[in-house]
Amino acid sequence: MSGPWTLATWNVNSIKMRAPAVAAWIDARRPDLLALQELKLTEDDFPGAEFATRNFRAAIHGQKTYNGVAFLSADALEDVAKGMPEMEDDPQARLIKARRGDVTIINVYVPNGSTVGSDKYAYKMRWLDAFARHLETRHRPDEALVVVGDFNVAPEARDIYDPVAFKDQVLFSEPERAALGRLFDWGLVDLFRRFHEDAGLYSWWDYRAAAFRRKLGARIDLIFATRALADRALRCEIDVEPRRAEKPSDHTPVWAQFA
DNA sequence: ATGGTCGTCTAACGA
Repeated sequence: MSGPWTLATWNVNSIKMRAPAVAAWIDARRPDLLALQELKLTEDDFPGAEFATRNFRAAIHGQKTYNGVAFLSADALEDVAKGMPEMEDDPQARLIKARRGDVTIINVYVPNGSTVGSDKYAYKMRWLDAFARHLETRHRPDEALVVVGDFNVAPEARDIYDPVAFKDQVLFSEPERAALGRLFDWGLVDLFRRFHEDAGLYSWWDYRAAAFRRKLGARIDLIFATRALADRALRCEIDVEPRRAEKPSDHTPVWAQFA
């Protein structure tokens, strides 16, 4: 557990369907810790054997059919916590937290929000508010903290294929971006943008309308680190290769390496 | 063309 280590985030859109792809990606890229979203199953149904043979242990916050988040770790995780007290009555499994050495990792699956103005959008905004309060009251911006996951929000215009069309749409509406802004104001850094400036670098493409082939995507799978931890980052990359495979997730992995 | 495609205890939902 000494030396540089790699943390990846991947919305797998059903771990039951994607376990072989995740195992192959572990074999190819050798990450130390994976944060997965959209498991779509309960902890009891998690296909852990495929990862145990690779000496990866799972920490799972699951539910039937929807949502679900997990860590796959080659090293011991401590202080594992599931859900957040700020959304205590919420049955949706969208957050898991753990500590690896001196680094705390929070893995989130932010609600999609459906369409602006819908009940699901209101839930998304309530969830993001609860998450900001969670950080503000239970963490400090000077600790070694990283928040990874599917945020279902593109931070900037260069992070979505048609920012003008999406200006008032879900994934890029003003209130959603303001919710990310609150996290930046608290002290988180969008790690990918410490290493890459270009527009058109996406982590998700809709299955419909040949969006991947047409390069119509968004960067919504994000790695946010406190400044103290961001200064230890050596790289941050999107690996588009898994999105090219047969039967892919609609999201592709994003990873960071830390000293 | 309010379309398209995936995944979910195969029927509409959610993404």
